[in-house]
Amino acid sequence: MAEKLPPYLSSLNPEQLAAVRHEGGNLLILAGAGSGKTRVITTKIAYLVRERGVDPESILAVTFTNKAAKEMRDRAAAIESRCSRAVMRTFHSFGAWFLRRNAAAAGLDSNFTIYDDDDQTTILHGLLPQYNRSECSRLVQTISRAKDLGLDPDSPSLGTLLADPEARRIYAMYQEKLRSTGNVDFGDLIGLPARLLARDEAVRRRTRQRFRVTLVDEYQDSNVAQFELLRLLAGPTAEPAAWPSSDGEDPRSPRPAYVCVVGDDDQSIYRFRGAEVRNILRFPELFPGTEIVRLERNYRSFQSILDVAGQVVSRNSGRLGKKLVAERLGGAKPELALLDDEEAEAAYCARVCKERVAGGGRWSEVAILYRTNAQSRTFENLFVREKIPYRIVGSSRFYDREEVKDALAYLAMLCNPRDEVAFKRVVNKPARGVGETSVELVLDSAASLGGDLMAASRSPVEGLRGKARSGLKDFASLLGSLGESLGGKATEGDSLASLARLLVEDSGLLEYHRSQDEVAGTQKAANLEELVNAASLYPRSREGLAEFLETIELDRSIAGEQAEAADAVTLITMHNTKGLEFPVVIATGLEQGLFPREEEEGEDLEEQRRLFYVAVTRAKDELRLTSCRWRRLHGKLFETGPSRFLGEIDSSFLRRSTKAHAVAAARPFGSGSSSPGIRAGAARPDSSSAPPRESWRAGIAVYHEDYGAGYVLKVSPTPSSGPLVVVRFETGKQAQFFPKFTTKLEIAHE
DNA sequence: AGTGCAACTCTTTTT
DNA sequence: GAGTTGCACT
Repeated sequence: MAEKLPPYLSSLNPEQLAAVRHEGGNLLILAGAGSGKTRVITTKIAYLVRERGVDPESILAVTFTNKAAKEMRDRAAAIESRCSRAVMRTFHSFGAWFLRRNAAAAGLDSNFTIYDDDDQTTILHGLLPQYNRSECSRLVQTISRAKDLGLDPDSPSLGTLLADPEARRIYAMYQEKLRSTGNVDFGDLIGLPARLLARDEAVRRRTRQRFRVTLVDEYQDSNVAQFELLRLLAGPTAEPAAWPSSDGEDPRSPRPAYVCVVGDDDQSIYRFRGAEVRNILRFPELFPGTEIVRLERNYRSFQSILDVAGQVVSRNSGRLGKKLVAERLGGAKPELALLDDEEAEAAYCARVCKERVAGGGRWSEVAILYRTNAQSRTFENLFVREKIPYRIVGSSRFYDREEVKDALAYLAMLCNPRDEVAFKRVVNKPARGVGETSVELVLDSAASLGGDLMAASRSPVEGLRGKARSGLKDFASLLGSLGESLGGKATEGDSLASLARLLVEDSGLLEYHRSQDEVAGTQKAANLEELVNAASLYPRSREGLAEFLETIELDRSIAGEQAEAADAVTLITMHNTKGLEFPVVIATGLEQGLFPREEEEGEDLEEQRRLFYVAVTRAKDELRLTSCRWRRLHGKLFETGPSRFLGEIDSSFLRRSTKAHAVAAARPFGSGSSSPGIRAGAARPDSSSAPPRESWRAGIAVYHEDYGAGYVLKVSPTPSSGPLVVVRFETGKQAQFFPKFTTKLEIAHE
């Protein structure tokens, strides 16, 4: 007997519906690629609010990316508008939110600064001047991994991670520095809330009373520290939390929250950042009463594509086990193209793109996936020449640029006068004669003022004379006037951009970079303008400034970048494709030594198989794999063998590209042991694998280094100089060349 | 203090 | 091959 369901539920399949309506104990949703995971989680939130009368404010939903959090918010609110009152954030953004609301209990000011890797390195470098910056950067990495594992400097098990007892001392020093200045790093955004919850009964009770339902998306990418935080948020569980609570569990505290985690153990690809697959593998054991719902129906890809993905990932041990079944049966066999080198690979991809468009498709339907960012260049070079529109997806690093960080440091000082990293960064930028020695004096002076560096800069610092003294005064008055502008009455339509503009102009940063740009050919001034522009989205107020800074600290994607409207081919790393889908996917560089890397084995190799699985399952209609015989790495040419992953796929599941080079296609491949890895220094044979001789004839497309793209109008033979080629360029220019004597003119491939 | 050149190091990187 | 870092020079 079919029950009457509202439309937003009736379109779900039975497993999805079960996951949405499940209640009682905890729930683990094992959601295969393309199984409608986001739909289930957002529908579940809406269902709880609408059908089960759950107060949206008592729902906490955490994700790993800002983009995912935004999508979750939008989609849940689209079903049920009240959902927008639920707390839907990334893990880190939730941590920051929680700490600012419980700042006093956590021993922080509510306006604390969140330091990124670069800032962390600066802190450590300040503490350990005998180490150079890159050594400090390595140490910071290790400290961050320790934090991912939820380990304090005094945790007994820290020794396994930090063999050197000195490292433990450094970690402790670093941590002490953060605490004494009242600021945090990314790891603290997870660790400090967990410790606070473990230690403070009142905070714990309040928090647990508020959040009755906790959902975690992409749970397979959580680390140990995040797992501990989740456990402390949810309430009593199988094992005691890692940190001793002062008073044990209060029997009067509310019953544990309902915890629902969603993930796919086969898509765990961030181990190198501390993600712990075992969190998902052991979830049922650690959250007692857990039920598991498997979403194994794939709505995205043809079965032929899933077969390839499944064959590789099924070689992994330690999986929860899940068989993905395509709703879309059939589909063409994925194509494997064995090519000579990167140029041939790029040309192959260009051809696929053009054929798609020629067949009525759009550029944006094709995605080219690679293992490392460096691989994008060959594609870019060719696509520019061939006029194939493309976009590169990845972090823009805009907010990592020196000039942008400088401007932001001024703003950070306004928001938090105890931000030592920001102070050191800009107190003498542009140069004001405040050198290292003077900075130390100011820091000492600030120590007696509760760490207030603004106050210390204003008051006369003992021992400072002459230029250092007047320079510091200038710095203080600049910040003072900026602060006044911030505190002053904002007029209608006035945004934070006016403050940012005042800053870049009055500090002299803009002028300095304008002149530098002319000499160095950089565009730093433009970047500062861009920053001013980004600030225009926020109101000119203390709150607006704080929000602007936190958004940048937690979300490095550039505002407005989400414009995906343009019709362009996507160039993207395999890691970055998680959660995305494309009609056509070309997974490139399937070579032993590159993907996987030569030395990878065990857990690392399994993670690479999962990455392959992620990459391949992005494809909806068409999947292509490429493998090159020659690969340039770090500027050197290597002869490679096909990826062992190709050998793990039954050859009947793939079709060889007929257009791939005959010699390359003839080379054998099989299981990893027999296939050669990258061999350095092998000489390139000239006859067998060199591209065929190019021929000049009228009508073909050409590219000239100086004049750009064009086509050949006419070719006339000459007795001794080879052909004379007359070219018409797109600029309208017409010129003739002897290809024999110039390298600037070449045939545009395909 | 600011610039210039040689040496080094390279995966992935949601936060 | 390219970007960054560190040291040395002025």
